[in-house]
Amino acid sequence: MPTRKTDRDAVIDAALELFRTQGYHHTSVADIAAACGLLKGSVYHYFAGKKALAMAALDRVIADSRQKIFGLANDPAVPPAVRLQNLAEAVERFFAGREGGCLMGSLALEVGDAIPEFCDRVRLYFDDWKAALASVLEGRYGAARAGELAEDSIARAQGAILLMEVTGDPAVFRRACRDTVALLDGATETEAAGTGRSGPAKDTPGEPRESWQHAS
Amino acid sequence: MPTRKTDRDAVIDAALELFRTQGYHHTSVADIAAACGLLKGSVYHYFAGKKALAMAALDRVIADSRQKIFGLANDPAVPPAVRLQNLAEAVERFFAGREGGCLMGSLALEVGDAIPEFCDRVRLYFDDWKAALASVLEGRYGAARAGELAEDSIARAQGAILLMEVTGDPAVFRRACRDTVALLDGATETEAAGTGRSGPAKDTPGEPRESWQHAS
DNA sequence: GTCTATAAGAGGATAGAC
DNA sequence: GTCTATCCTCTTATAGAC
Repeated sequence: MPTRKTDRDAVIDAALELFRTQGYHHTSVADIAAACGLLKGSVYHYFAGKKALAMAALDRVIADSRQKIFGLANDPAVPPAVRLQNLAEAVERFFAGREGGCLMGSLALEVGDAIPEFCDRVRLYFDDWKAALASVLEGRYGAARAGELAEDSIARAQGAILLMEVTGDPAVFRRACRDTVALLDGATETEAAGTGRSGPAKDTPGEPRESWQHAS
Repeated sequence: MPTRKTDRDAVIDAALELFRTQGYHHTSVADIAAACGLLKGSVYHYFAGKKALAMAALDRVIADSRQKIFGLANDPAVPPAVRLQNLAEAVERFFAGREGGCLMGSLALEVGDAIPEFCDRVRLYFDDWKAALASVLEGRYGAARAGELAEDSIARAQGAILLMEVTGDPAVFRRACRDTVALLDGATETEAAGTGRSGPAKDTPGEPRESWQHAS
């Protein structure tokens, strides 16, 4: 079993859970230590400080999400509609009932742009998400419109996760996931244009921006 | 001018701005005091403590939103489609380019359910928002479906505000507002079903929940 | 690798001078 | 109504014993 959890991983686990449910600033190193059976002094054996620990945690979220969720959009042996469904179901399983919602989303709102290293990782995460969705949508919608629909779908999912936190009712989020899958349901090109517009969409094409990533 | 700002209001103004951009826990009383030209000891002349200040601030957000934004959905002299457009435009003006996004949304994710008084106010705010949207939608969609569409629209707006924070690009949010207006664009009942599904929607009616408010 | 002890500072809150 | 001074707690971080 090469996947044996090291103590360092246990600290990251505890940190992720607490950051998600209590926020970054309101979680102390002592909290994290206690959650994995250590005293706060011991945490500094593994990490240079709270910020370094958080960055390691974010890096693991990014890696895990790529492997277990967003990667589902990449299997070339599976038709796009099924890849989209697999992706949406994975997202739904991951976030439904998850106390604290999406760490990346919560962190984006909590720290704003005060900690650039966090911003970069949050952007990377959402960029991965967008790329995954766009890759299965662009066959039907074209790159530019697929990118927009991907953003819209992520926005709806994030907002639904937020509302789920507020109301305790997962129905909003389930509808968001189902409507995302429905983007590839119909047969014709224009009819399934999911998030609102009917008709061929006289939206300004603008720059066909494929990525948000513009940081170093 | 009866709308002359009192000093107390100035403290609330500063607190709202800082809570929104820096988060609740990461904003100190000294920060708030400095932002309105006081020292931190003086803030306690107006408020019993940081938490009481925050609650007064949230109450003002709720009152202001009712009056200036959600209230636009209530004018009986205006047809529903126009009321929806006014509402969506007010939402767009209020949040577009607003650093820190939506305080209520950010607060919901930051504090989770740790501070019940905050939760109640956040729920109240989103309940107002939902009621406003549902009131203009129920003529066409019926109460139950109008409530769902209202939730979906709020989710999309909140998520778009979040993404706007991450990417700096307001396009996601503008699309969200436009698609909300489009919910009352078409003439027939089924064709304009905005947030995804095409067709008559075989969704389970479930409980026609009108409100999320279930706290005391 | 985990502990104790401690430094150094930030943050919430109070008391009292002016 | 604002300031200064102070108290107390929590938090980050380091040093060194075991």
